[in-house]
Amino acid sequence: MPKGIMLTPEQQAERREEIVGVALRLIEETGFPKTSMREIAASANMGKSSLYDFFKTKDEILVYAVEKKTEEIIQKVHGIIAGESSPEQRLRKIMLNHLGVPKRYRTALMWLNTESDYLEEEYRERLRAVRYAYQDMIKSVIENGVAAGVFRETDADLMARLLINSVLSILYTSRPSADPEKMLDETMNIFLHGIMTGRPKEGGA
Amino acid sequence: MPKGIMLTPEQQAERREEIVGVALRLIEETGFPKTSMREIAASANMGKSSLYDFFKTKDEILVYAVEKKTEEIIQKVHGIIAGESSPEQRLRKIMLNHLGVPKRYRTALMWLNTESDYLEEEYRERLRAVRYAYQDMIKSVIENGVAAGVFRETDADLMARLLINSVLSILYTSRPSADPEKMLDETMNIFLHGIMTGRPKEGGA
DNA sequence: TTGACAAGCGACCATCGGTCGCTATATAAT
DNA sequence: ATTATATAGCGACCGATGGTCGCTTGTCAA
Repeated sequence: MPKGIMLTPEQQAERREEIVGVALRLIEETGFPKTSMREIAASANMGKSSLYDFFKTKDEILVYAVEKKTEEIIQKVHGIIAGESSPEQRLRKIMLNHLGVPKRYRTALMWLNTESDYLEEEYRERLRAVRYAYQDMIKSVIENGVAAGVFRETDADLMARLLINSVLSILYTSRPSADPEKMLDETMNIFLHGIMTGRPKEGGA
Repeated sequence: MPKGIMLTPEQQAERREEIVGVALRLIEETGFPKTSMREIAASANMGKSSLYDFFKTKDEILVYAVEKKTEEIIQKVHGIIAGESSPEQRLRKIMLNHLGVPKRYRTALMWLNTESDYLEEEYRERLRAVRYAYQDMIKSVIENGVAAGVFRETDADLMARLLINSVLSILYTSRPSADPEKMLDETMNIFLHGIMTGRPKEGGA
């Protein structure tokens, strides 16, 4: 608030978080394209140009928010992997953790998932980094499971992508068929055991 | 092209298709937000305002394109269901058919998947209609499979959503782990049989 | 030849993301 | 106490955007 004094790094960080919080709320209500920097500024009780002292562009607000949240998720996943040795339970817990991202991130996550290819190089790179870090952790869990004979041979990278995407689609759906935990549980059952009653035939399709 | 004469409905439709084609190409190259109506008009060799004689808004171009394509897909799915009685093969063929949507629709489909909640009511409704028509067909196939004892009891609606979403994510990924048909085949194996080597335990997680 | 009508477009509008330079204030130096 | 310096914050402005409106240009019917 005060003019003339320098903001401490802590104050800077606090203001950034405040802006991100306000922005995520507006974006979930209205959608990213329809949420203007003017609105965000007004809701954060500052002039529009002041926003640009904290974030270089509108896109960066989203990128920053998702980057931070993904880093948080990655940290928790490290804990999960360390504390759980069953590949199945690892996957289930990782996905349950993912499901726990606050609702206000829903639209932001979907937006970046869709638009990341068209962002500026810097943002693409930042998102790519955290996303692949996360995806590769899941991939490793799967590969370990395969090595241990708990999972069959499969495309671990594809599997990881499908899992992440499925959680996202559970979070985002406007027509849930059950509550999120139930849907996730059934989703994991499907991914782990499939929906067929019989044994798979040799050779697949 | 000619001024002063009335366009026949066929000509109108032809012009619309031309605009859609041009728009989809630009949108896949540049992304939807960064593709301007001015660019689309220029690429379609017409003045910007003439675009608005064929489509009410920029959004409507996308909605129209996806609506039409989804209707096409639905028609083909009717044929697949009629010509194939095995629930497993029905699902595999439906998804393979879905995978066949031309690449230029990729970005459009993703965009609408992300943004549909924030579109104008009319567009939301149009998209909802075709999307649920498609989703419900898949749901029925699954439910029939369950009734026939080929599939176990499951949340058919969730399963249908996951399948559709997974195909979309195969189409859209910027880092494919194999060619699309291979990825789809493995995806279907996962959904049908899971990745676990052992039998599922009673009670799940 | 003329009247009616529609295709097509140029000019305009509010709003957008983003920039720039001014103002106001708190500290540091004298 | 006064001045110089540095910076938080903002109002005014920019080019571009999606969308609108009324004019021009051409064709057909009378």
